[in-house]
Amino acid sequence: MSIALRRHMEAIVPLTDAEFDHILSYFTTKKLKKHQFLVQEGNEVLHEYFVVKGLLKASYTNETGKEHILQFAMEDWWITDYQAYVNQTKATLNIDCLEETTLLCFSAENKKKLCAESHKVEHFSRMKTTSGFVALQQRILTLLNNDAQSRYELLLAQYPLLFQRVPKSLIAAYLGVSRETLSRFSGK
Amino acid sequence: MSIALRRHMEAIVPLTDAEFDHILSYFTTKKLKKHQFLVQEGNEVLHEYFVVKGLLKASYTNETGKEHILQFAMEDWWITDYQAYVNQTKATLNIDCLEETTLLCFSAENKKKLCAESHKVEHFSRMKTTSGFVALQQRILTLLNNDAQSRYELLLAQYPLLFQRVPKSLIAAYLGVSRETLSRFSGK
DNA sequence: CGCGCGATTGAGTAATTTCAAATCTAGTGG
DNA sequence: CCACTAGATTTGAAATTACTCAATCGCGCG
Repeated sequence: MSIALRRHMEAIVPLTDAEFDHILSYFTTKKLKKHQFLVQEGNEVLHEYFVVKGLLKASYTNETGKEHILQFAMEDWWITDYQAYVNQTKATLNIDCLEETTLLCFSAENKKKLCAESHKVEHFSRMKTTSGFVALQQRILTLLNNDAQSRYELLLAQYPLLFQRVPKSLIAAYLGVSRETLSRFSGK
Repeated sequence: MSIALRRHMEAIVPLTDAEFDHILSYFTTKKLKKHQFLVQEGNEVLHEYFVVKGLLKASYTNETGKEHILQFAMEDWWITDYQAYVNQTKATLNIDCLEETTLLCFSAENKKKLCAESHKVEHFSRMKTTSGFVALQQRILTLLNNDAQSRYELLLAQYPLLFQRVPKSLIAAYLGVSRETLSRFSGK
């Protein structure tokens, strides 16, 4: 079950069995059903989560009730309200399950300890964050440079699997388009 | 001159004189005049840059010639084409100076070495990247949630100093708005 | 004085949203 | 197996927002 995490980490840093067991001891497991919330607006965010199985979304809902999706997370992805997790502030995002989900939970405190005691883990974390950073820059450029339709097509090309697991209305909320508009060009 | 870098790093990790001197030995200095390019589309991106003095912009120009600004960087900020720098691919961005600029240059190779040999530097790097990551998520939410005018007002509130150093047309290119549209509500 | 860049203004156009209604679909209970 | 319901998707039409193109304005500098 935690073999997924090991594979995920070993793609960046090699680990001995003992090292991995030690790392794993800093994680706890959590299972959630579809529609359950992992993080709710206004609450503290103590953990970062690694998705072993399932699918979630992190979203912001504004005063007018409109929901914008900041990220999806499926197997081998990490998710949390990073703003709140990093700065130890209250969540502004909601994170909930689109499917039954199994997670490995990494508390900010444990992450800090483990990164301090293990250069390998710190390195792994830096690498992961760096690729996340690059991906976010890419997404910003896509938002700035492309109209709704080409954003849709780019996402479809990049994550075809996502479209089989997520309703189109949520894809729209991720792309920053109304579901009606998205519907109009998903047909072509 | 490099005292700026030291202050910048010591805000996250304490350093002895010897440690800092060692770190600094991995950097080189570069000075550029206004309008000079630091990175050009199609070239290799060997360095990441710390801004000692000055102001730059990193932007993407699409086929139709429209320019979108991914980031500005002024004193104490880092800048490069991260996508290209991290993945060792050709630049898709252009980075040029809006003012006469002094930089400290950190090659990918040196960064790798230094992070490997110094847990402190690796930690510093992770922290910096993490806060950058959070800031980018925030920007994405702003792009998704706010119309042009409120993006303008938010930026003005967050970086008032930027507006004194950067022409409005570039602010527009950063916000993803035409300069005409921005002009229409900058008056109120 | 006049050039040149940046900013503004106006008018028409294109893209997207909103609101409303009609369809379609998957899962549930009888 | 079928009818029914809730959620998801599609479609239409009007309203909005922002864009483009073009012209004008303002100002600092040689």
